[in-house]
Amino acid sequence: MSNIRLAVIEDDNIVKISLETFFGMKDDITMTTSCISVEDFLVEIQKKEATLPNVILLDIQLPGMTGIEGISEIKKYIPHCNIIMLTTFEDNEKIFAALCAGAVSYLSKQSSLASIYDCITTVASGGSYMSPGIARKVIQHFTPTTKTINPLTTRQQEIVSAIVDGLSYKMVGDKLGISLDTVRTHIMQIYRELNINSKGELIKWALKQ
Amino acid sequence: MSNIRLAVIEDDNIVKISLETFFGMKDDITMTTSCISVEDFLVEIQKKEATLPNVILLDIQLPGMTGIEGISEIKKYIPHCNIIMLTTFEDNEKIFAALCAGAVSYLSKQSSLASIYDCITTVASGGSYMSPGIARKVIQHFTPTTKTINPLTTRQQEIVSAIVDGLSYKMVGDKLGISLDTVRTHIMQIYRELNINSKGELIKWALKQ
DNA sequence: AAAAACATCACATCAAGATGTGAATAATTG
DNA sequence: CAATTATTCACATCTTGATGTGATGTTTTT
Repeated sequence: MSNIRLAVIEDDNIVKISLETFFGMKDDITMTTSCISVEDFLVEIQKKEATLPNVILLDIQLPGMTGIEGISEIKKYIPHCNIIMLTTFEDNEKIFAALCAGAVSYLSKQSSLASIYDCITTVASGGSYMSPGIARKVIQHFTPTTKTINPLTTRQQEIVSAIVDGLSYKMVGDKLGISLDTVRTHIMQIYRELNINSKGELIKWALKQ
Repeated sequence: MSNIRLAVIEDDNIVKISLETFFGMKDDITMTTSCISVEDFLVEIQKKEATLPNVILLDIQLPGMTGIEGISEIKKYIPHCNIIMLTTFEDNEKIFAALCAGAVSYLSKQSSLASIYDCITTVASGGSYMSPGIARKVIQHFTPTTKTINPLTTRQQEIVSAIVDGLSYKMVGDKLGISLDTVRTHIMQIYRELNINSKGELIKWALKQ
């Protein structure tokens, strides 16, 4: 069928050629473009004879624009393409930055050509694949292991909650049936414990909980 | 090595026996327990001669407690076990409920025994695997489709950003090279546009963006 | 070109928040 | 039992924030 039109953006020429060659030989894949930078790629796809890819293998570390920055640029021209990140980095920041920018898969460069191929066919048919280690990190993002037990006492929590709801100290006092000064004392105590010194930081802290 | 100790919790007897038999024959897997409900499983593992599993295949639809409820119960006794959800359902709610509860993988029941086996070895070695369709849904959770364009001008955004960073009006003015009064004017304008009237609400608004 | 929107600044006033010092009572913990 | 922690309150001071009124210059849009 060859309904997969693949582009490769990779600065390491050896890797690039290896990918090109391997996937160019697959019956179900048509290689459209192969570039060493996102900038080059953007030029290529704007030529009128260009065939737009529906799957892109994109390296993260690239000369010029990084792969992560590249995602949004590419999406401006090919909004529905499936971008697979191919990288040596497995640090959380990069993974989530890429996924948030719109990548659909994230593969370690250790992956075999066969599993990259699996990934390509998978994303072309609307699925997604991640390397095991990366999948684990993505999943851990959901598990609230961050059981940062709230170090505040019940009373302190009531006060913080009221503050976050937008009440002034005076209103908090009225609501909890205590004096303005007591509210202030509590707030000071809370600031000390959380190492902060303004209502703004308190609200940020509370919203992150 | 047989460092994988596997438990199966599945109410469909045919499926259960098929899993038991298939994985029981693998050299690297020791079957520890096989139950038709979470309740039964919890009784089993509390017998003193019981071997605790480090990987559990857990069905979602079960008599009594559901698999999702079961996750947290099981984790109380075996906190570090790797739970693989095995299910016919691919609806977002169940997927995220399971992942949030602490499942590390989520497989469709359509999966072949071979790929379930891959999954088991993958999670046992600290990775994770999801069926392609499920992986896609998980990933889509990261892409902010909610393009809530923020109605503020560039300057206003700079000011809000500085405020959220915890700067006082004076410090914002210094940072942006404008006077305290100018900052105030901007803030008032922002409050009008966002229909709010305090710094706290502004911070909440900004953090929701 | 006129209107609207954006960005800048000043002066004034009142409300609210931040911070220090000091202290009393009740409950909890070592 | 003694020490600590949680909760309460008061007084004082200074900084910051909220809000109004008024004004000037620059873009951008109509």
